[in-house]
Amino acid sequence: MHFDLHSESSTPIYRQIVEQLRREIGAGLLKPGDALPSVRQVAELHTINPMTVSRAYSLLEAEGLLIRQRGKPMCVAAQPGGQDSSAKRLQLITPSLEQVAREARQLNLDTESVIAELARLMKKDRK
Amino acid sequence: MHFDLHSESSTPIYRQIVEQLRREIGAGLLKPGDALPSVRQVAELHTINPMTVSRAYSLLEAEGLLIRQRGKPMCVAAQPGGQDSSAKRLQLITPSLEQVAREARQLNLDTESVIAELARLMKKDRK
DNA sequence: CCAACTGTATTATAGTATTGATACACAAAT
DNA sequence: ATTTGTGTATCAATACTATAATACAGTTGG
Repeated sequence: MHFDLHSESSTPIYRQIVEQLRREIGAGLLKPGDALPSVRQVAELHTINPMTVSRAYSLLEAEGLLIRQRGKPMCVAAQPGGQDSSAKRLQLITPSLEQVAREARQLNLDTESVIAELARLMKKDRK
Repeated sequence: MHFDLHSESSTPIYRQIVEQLRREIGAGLLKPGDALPSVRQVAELHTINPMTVSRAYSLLEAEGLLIRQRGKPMCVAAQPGGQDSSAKRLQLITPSLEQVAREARQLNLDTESVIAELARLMKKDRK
């Protein structure tokens, strides 16, 4: 279990965890019943404080995406409507796409270049 | 004068202003000598504090992108190398594109859908 | 039972970030 | 000289983020 964390980012660590898990659960990459890594494991791996991880987990538990079982690891809750549809997942990425569109306009960049660059980055990512 | 501000965003207002101006100046949409709207105008329009705008302006002045003239409005500084090249502007949007690529992977979205949606948003934006 | 493992509540601390209210210095125009 | 327009220095008030050190309640496996 990875967690793509960047401590130099302006978005706080706990929120990076929250958002990442929200996406992976919504997409079905994490399935109901899957156990999450323990807060201490994550904390040690990324040299952050266990409570920071716990905070992220708690928020997701309040959201209904995770289930807390005393003494046992957190696990993914059964999703009410099953996996999100492709359309719904596309909605989740829309804010970031709108951000890109805004920046492109402000940078006076044409659609083609931006799309070409995005395709390049996504292809590189698949490896 | 526009300023696309979102007070509900997690990125602070002053940074939204800074980044937006950086892009528009780099792209040449704002040319050397162009005057900026006064801090009070911007503040009133968006119902924020004038100091928030001033902070953004000051940062850009320290960066050399703006010039301060006492009693007169801030204006865009002459850019050392003229407008940024298209390649350079593409670099400026890369972090946001990488963010999109990350999210797409975590959402298990295929490249085509993401690109199609981005194209749609950018087309809508041009109006 | 015991040891090792889960998550969490608590309290404290530190640092940083963000925004705001107020008063001030300066320029330009009348 | 006065008014109106710049930007901003200063100080204050929060809010946020992360860390630390404990202690506790529960499960699991030997």
